[in-house]
Amino acid sequence: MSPADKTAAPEEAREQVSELTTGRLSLYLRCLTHLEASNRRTISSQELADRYHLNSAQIRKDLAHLGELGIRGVGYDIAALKRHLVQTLGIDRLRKIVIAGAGNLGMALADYRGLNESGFHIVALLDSDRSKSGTCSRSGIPVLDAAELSRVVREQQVEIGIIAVPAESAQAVYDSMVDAGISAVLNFAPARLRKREGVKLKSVDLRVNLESLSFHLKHSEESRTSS
Amino acid sequence: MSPADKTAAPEEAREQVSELTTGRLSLYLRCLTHLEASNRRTISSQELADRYHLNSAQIRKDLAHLGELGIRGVGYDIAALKRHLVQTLGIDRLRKIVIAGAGNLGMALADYRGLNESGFHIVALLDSDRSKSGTCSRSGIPVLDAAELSRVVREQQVEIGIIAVPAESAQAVYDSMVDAGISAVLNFAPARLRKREGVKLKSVDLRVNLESLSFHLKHSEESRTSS
DNA sequence: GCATGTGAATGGATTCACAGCT
DNA sequence: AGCTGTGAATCCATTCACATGC
Repeated sequence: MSPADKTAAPEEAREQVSELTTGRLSLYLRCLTHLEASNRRTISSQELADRYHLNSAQIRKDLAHLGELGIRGVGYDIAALKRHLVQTLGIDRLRKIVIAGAGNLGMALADYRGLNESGFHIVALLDSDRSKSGTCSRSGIPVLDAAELSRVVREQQVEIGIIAVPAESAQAVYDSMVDAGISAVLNFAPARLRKREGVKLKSVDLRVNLESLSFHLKHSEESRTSS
Repeated sequence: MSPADKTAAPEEAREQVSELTTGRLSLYLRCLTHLEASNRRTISSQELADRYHLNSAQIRKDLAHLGELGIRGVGYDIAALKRHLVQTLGIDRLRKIVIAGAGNLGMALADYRGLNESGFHIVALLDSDRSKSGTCSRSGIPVLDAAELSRVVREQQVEIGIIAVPAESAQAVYDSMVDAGISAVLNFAPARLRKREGVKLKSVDLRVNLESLSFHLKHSEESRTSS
């Protein structure tokens, strides 16, 4: 076990948690936030599952990663559980973000409330098009020259980079983000990036998503035809 | 192979293909399109894997779903494979799209080249804010009143809906899309939607993605601390 | 009695490794 | 020889089902 632990140490949840699990934890957090509005104090895994079309055993297993938070015969304390989720997900302090690419998508992301809410703060947009430097997004996020990246990251301690540039420049942007000291990247460019050690990379690919839908359309089409 | 070939029945690949697999098929298609630029005729699963950091066995397994397309000792014919992928993914004909929500995100998506490229066509944006009706996105996609949804879907045979409205209205928009006859939906709202029979639903949740990154940051932080 | 936490069972997806074709 | 297509092996995720504690 961990070097200096006593008790059942809430802090040292050092085991492996998969991507899929963290996604669900994030989801539970949102559900609890809804639930908090109604003035419930506790909720059972069963009720959570029913309300949000999930599986109660999976909820319990996921939540077990955070420690023994439930009370047998009762359920989970909503406020306490929320606190633990916030802490486990690491949004108990502000994480700063820069967005590379001040095109349509970059601008839309910069102004998207929900990215600029609790836990995250978008510090700047960066663009290699000099004519954009000095402008602002609608909500007031400044657009800087791409060359400013490493300065901004250093001075403001930015941890997360979002890539919203065309596919051709995505790899170069990714590399310069990593060099600047960013350690987690969310990529919207339709490109397969070469990852670098110790830097988390997640990609969201619109085209791939649409093509999956198309596949489904084609195939339900065909089953209808043959009936 | 000839353009109109029969032999091993390309059409009736009726087996189950998972979401994960279709995602990869879409990816292979993109890789092949790159590759086609250099004037290669064939490629082996091994080389594809090396170039794009994939696993060659998985590539072969995925491609086997499309029929026996490879040539032992040689590899796959790039152009032929591409044709098959296009067909399997169902983008061998145009699929029409509407976007609900003409805010920042909806507008950005409407103008995103790559969604408006081969295989897809965005027909309109819809918004319940009457003052937006009659305007256009930068690239010329018209904004219509939300009430027009079912007319547009019917008249233009729209198959795909994209949800880019706030979480509160996402379920209502989803339902009205389904009622209007749309059979595949890509949801960007941070809401857990109640699915309806026979309608494919994919969700892209920015917040969940960011929180996953945050989780990773928190945890690499801690491992560095304890060293 | 009720609901958690968890070992065991199941179900998928990925990877290995090789027989078989060119 | 080289590379595909695929059963077998492995790995990972989900679900079941129940002993355990409130």
